[in-house]
Amino acid sequence: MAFTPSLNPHVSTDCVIFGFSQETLRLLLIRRNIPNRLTDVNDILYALPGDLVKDDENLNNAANRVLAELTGLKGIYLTQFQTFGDPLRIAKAKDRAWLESVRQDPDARVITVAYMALIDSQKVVLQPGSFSQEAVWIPIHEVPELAFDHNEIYEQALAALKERIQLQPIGFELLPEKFTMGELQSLYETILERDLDKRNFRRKMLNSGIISPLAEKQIGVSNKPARFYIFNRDFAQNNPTAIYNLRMDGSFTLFN
Amino acid sequence: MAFTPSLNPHVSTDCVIFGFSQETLRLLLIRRNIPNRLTDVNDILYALPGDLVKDDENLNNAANRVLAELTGLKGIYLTQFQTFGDPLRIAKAKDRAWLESVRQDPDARVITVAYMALIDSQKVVLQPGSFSQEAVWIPIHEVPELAFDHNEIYEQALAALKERIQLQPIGFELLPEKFTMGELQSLYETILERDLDKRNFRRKMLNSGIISPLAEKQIGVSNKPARFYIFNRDFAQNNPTAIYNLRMDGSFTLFN
DNA sequence: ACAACAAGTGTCAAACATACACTTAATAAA
DNA sequence: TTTATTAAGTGTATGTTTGACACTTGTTGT
Repeated sequence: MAFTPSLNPHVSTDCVIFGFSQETLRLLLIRRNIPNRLTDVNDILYALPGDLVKDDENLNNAANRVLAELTGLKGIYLTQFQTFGDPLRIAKAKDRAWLESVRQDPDARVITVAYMALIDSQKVVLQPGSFSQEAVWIPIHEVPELAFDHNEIYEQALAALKERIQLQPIGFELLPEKFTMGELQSLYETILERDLDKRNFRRKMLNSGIISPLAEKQIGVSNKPARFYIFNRDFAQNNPTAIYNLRMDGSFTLFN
Repeated sequence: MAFTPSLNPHVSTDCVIFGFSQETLRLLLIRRNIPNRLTDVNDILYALPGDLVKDDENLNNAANRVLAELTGLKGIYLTQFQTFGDPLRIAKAKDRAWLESVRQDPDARVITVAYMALIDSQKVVLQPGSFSQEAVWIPIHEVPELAFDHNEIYEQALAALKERIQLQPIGFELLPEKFTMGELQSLYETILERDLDKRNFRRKMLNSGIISPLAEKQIGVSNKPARFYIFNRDFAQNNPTAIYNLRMDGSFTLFN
């Protein structure tokens, strides 16, 4: 062969994008219309946002591009968590129908480098992107059947999130700049799927030094207004290899 | 194009294989002779063991194959930890010389799925494999310049090992079936690069339930003979999502 | 016999985790 | 304007874990 073969049809990134709103952890998915030759009515299939990696593009950039095209946001928390490469991962009939409608090489084997993104969903204004029909936030307990092996990828991402939120100060990425202690606790309770003690949670969070109180408080709420806090990003960056310890009911203890 | 392009030249696995002997953490590397047209004397370059993923092979199998070809061992602790895909990762001159001598498509871009293996180095009888000139155990503080981006991959693997050994009961994979408390402590001290208190270490390890004492003791040592212990593999498997907590001087505390 | 060596053992003080209930400040309803 | 509703905010006592610390034991070699 005299030509250099292209990486392009073989490596993709998929982004598992988590958001948190109304006490619910949500996943940002795209809806696809799948041509169905039998019924003439399009099937609908949800999928993780993703794209093939371009020939001159590195993996992180590809994932950031997918995220930016979909949400318009840059500088989002985005971390590679696992690569999926089963030879049969794109072999289901529905998936093939869709691939044939959009890919030059629908039969090429594709491995995918999966990323997990954590995003303040208030910041997102969904952009109808070139490769998506429509993007939607779906509560994680209502995630339907997804394309390819995307259900497995999402489940692995959720497991990784549960583990990491107990070890690293990443929960804040899902909240607005300013948040109340109640919002923060509710986030942890939602992700960990268990109740936490209010007083112990507050004590641990504050002792950890990872958040700072503001003077500002809620206004217009029909109960005692809650104080706002901010994530102490500098503190986290100055302790980059630190491991945190969120145990039963509490917040962070900095390990050595 | 009427043909289906092949994954084969584009995706590889590389294995960062750790072993522990003589109080030293070691890396299993392969030596390559690189043809040097200027001097006629071959250059020597060390590299992580790895290979291209075959068209019908999944990623874990590819990594296990590389490991088995090199060491003759199966069922080894082997875990995917990160994927590296910079477009220029194989572009160094020395690397290209070697690729040209062994690859059909030396110019094809390659991304690599990196695995970390932990191995009882006493079990290994190194097999002169088809793709390696020679395999050698190199103490981690003497790791030379490696091929491609393998230095970076190794450093990431070491960082992952340091982190994981404090959270999961994986240190035992580096020791023989039966080991003494001193050997176990020395392993932790080596990986964490700090001294641990003997009494506290012993207390934590025993309280955790992750190891069990045997009746058997050392023989032929010119000091008080140490008791042997075994890793309680069942216990670990029955608590698969548990997070362990190895802190300053000690061993494991099981989280909820 | 005794020297050398690593194994093996216990306690106390400080830090941390857990469990638990009432008061406060705002709006909404009566 | 009083009262109800709601979520925020606060302290303590008990049990557990951590961390610091030094001497005795059992084996081989001299």
